[in-house]
Amino acid sequence: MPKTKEQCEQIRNERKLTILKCSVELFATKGYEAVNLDEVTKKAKCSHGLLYHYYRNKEELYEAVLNQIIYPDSKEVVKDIDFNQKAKFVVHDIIDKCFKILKSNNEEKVMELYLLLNVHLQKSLKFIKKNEKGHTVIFSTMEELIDRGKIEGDFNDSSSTELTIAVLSLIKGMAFNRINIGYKRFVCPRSEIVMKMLLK
Amino acid sequence: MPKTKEQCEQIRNERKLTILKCSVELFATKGYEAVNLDEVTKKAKCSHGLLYHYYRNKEELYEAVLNQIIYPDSKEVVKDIDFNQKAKFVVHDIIDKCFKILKSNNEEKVMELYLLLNVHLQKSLKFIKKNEKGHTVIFSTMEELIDRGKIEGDFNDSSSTELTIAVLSLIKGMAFNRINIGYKRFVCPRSEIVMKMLLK
Amino acid sequence: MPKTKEQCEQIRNERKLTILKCSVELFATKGYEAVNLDEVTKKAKCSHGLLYHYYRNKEELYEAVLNQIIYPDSKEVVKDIDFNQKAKFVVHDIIDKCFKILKSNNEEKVMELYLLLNVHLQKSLKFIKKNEKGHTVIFSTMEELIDRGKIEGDFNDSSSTELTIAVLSLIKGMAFNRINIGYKRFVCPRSEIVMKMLLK
Amino acid sequence: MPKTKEQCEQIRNERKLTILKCSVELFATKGYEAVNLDEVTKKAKCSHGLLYHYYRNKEELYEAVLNQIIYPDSKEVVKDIDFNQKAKFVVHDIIDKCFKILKSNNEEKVMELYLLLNVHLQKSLKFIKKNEKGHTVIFSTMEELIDRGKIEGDFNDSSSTELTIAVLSLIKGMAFNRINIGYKRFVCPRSEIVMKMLLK
DNA sequence: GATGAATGAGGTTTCATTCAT
DNA sequence: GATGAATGAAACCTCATTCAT
Repeated sequence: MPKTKEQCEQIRNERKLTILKCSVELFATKGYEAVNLDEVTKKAKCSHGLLYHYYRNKEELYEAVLNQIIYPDSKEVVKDIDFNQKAKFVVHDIIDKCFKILKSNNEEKVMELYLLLNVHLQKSLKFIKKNEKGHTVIFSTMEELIDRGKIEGDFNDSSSTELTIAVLSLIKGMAFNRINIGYKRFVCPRSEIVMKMLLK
Repeated sequence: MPKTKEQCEQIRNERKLTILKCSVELFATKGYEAVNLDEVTKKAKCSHGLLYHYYRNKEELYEAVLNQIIYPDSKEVVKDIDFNQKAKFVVHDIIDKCFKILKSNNEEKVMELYLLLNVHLQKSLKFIKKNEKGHTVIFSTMEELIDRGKIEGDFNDSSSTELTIAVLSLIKGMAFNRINIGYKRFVCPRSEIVMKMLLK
Repeated sequence: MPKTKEQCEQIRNERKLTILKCSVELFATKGYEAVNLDEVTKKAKCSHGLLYHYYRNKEELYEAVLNQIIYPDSKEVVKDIDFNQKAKFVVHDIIDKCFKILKSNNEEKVMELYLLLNVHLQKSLKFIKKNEKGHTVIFSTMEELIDRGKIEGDFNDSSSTELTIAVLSLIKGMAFNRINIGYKRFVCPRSEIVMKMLLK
Repeated sequence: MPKTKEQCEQIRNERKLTILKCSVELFATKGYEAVNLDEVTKKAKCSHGLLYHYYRNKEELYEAVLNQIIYPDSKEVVKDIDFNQKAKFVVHDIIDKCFKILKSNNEEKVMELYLLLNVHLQKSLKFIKKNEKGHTVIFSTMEELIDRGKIEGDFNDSSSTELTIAVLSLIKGMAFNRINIGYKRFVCPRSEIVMKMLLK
């Protein structure tokens, strides 16, 4: 008697997720090229064959990491935030949320945020170009909020694009530091400092 | 007529420099592991043999890139700046200098700045750890300036480390964007926006 | 109500035959080594497990293809032919039968004829050597007929072996073309042309 | 002092040719897929690296085998033949030349003739389609000769295409036998038998 | 009977590095 | 100083085969 479809489906999904989760940190810290699939299979405790049973090749695995872990997370960053507040509070909350993740010792979340912010930097991978959702979501969200903040009279009148870039670049740079320096030595500015760039 | 010692020396140095310059962009954009020495030799129009004649291996080449191109540049960034002004003007000038490089179409300088800011991120290379001069120079310079700015009564009293991190992270993030987006589409905030984080 | 033994037996045989039929074309066009059992299971819409339930391994599957499809077919080619005619008519009918198959769009039959004629060419498989029945049946049949044709005074007195080889090689070559060129573009000489080699 | 360009060129060409020659027989007897590059490197006494230094991948190696060994040979088959004779003598000479090669114990030449006649059968390789020169050269040469033979009043009036196919298929089939059966057991009909298909 | 997840040996390919000239 | 042929370890990837259910 064969396994039921549900059982198969479940095993399949669990294993695929395990492999995915095990590769996130590696891709984030080492970069696509430097990742060795041997490390992945060892971490995920599976054979090469299984990895290739689920993902056609290294690229497809990376794509899956982005599409199933990183991009979905881009929504999670703003999930708990109340968008009905004034824009300045929303922006503050987003920055704060990011910094909280970076200051936490939840390496997984840190990696995901990092990769989310930097996905588009992997120049050699063609398929990423089409896939800048990660960037887009967070970028356009931020830009719209800054526009709203201006209308609400809280933000200064520098170009919204410039301000968006400034804020996101700063977070991006912080994420770099966090990854590299590690949990213990990481120091993070208060979000109020960042807000100063925006406020009148 | 055989070449004089000086001529030899000169040829030698020119060739070495060519190789070095050709590898900067590759290391910067692709990361250490993803760089293929074949590309380097092709760009530098030299043979594998010659590359290995000058540099013992890939690591040593990268080290040379850092020590001879990147780190020296970290001084160049602050070279033309008048440190006798009030700190707030010095800081402004440094940020401005960085942004000017990023906005220029001098890819070489852009790469160098980028690498300078991110050298320490190549986790897998042991020798980098000991060699955070790049970071140190620019970091400690900035921190000292911010301290001075506070004394001079211009900067707010947030922690200097926090402020330093904020400013440098922002520039770092900008450099990323520049590298990835390219000269034409790159947008850069005015340095005044960044200064707001520091000023009272 | 459980299945009766006969039903089981029937299902079993049907499944086995399906698998066999699905592999014939693959083995014929691609050659033993190039066949991928994944393709077979996909074509036969069965699992890997089932395939291995019926056939111990790839070699055994190939052996079954030969013994159950190809070799039996070697008899079928001469099945409807009236061996009581004069030898020259029998030979003509056999050639004609082969050409008819090749000119038809019955890919299955074409493949079988092709494989029948070329089984022995798969050098790397040890077990085939012992198994040249396919060759033997058709070869010895043809040789005997040509001998008879000589006695009947219709065929010229070239060596029978030579003539047999000539005729069969020609058909073999035709089958190759047919496989490769496909139904539409395939052109086949009339059997009368081939007969000229034999006739006085 | 580096090797001179000529030396390099020579070494290069020799090594490339060695590798090529060593792969011809393997590709011919086993088929593209079944060839293991390990065998090739062992036969050619070189490392994997060198093989890939000269040929980008397995396909390119096979392509080179065809373009540099097999196709050029298609001209060699007809090289020594006097095309100024009557067509029937030319055709006879060509068939004879082929049979001579097949009957010889020059395995290399046999392989080349075999591959020449069957190149287009490797269905899975895309690039072969465009490259049927081998086929074309020999095919169109033969067809033109048969046309001429008709005009000269020697050949019967069956369609030239049909006759060409018949003759070449026969040779093709013979080559198969030769490859498989080996030098000693190989029996070949006299070319006169084949000529009967063509003559009035 | 039947499934497809899982394995791992072995194939193809890459690339830092060496070395004769 | 300079070349590029040559190496081989290690990467990526395939596929026949096994096995728990």
